[in-house]
Amino acid sequence: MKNCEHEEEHAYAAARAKCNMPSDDDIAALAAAFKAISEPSRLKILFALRQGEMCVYHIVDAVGGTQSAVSHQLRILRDNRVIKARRDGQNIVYSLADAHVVAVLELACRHLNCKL
Amino acid sequence: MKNCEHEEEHAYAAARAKCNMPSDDDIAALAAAFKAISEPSRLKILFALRQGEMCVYHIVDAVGGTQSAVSHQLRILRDNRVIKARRDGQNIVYSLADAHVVAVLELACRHLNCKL
DNA sequence: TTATTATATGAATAAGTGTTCATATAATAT
DNA sequence: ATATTATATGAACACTTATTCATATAATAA
Repeated sequence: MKNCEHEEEHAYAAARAKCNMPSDDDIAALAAAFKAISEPSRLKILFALRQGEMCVYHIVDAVGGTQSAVSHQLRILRDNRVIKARRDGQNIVYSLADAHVVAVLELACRHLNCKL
Repeated sequence: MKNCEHEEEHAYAAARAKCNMPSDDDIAALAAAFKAISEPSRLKILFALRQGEMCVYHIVDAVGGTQSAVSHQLRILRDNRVIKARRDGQNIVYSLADAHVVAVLELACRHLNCKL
């Protein structure tokens, strides 16, 4: 490694990177959060909930698939605080956890030129 | 499904969700993009490149691991247009693809209360 | 040309993940 | 209490994915 034209700047960037690298715990948390929203069936759930809160029956209606599969995905999203739940009688009503979720989805859509 | 207190609104939300659901292709592209940034080793690479462009040697230095493993991860990030590459002599210099990448990382950090 | 340096990649293995099926829990109705 | 409705969950299987090892390519130097 002596021939790169920008060797010196790269070495400084690497040094800064080592100083400013988030902790392993933060990296793991970020990875888990992104993993939670990186599966098609879970993304569909999020886009569905973007239209407003819904109970499981309607989520299944909106995104397709079996009740069991949707329920498993809801748990993953909930465990990662991407969505939240409240009980209403026999139903569990789900909604997006906070505005960050929508913001990230919209940013990614813009990045990829997806229509919303 | 007749007992939920908000049955009617949920049904409307589900109906809107079906109309406004992104195409399967867009969902797949979004899922792939999030999957690309949902692994600890790849996230470390992104946080490293946040400090500026770097060639592989310095990325390996900044994030640890073997050259081969880093190279495989770089390909995944590149295939998903999260990072871009240019050749400089014998070196390949990598950098973040665009501002969206940093924006998404920062949003997620705020969501999870990670320090940057 | 041959050697060296920088980076990429195919194959293999090990670990992780999504769905299905069957069943469990929890609330309500009879 | 029993039945019904809504949702959740454990286990199993198929599929995917990250890393390692060995090797390939690409640029440059001698």
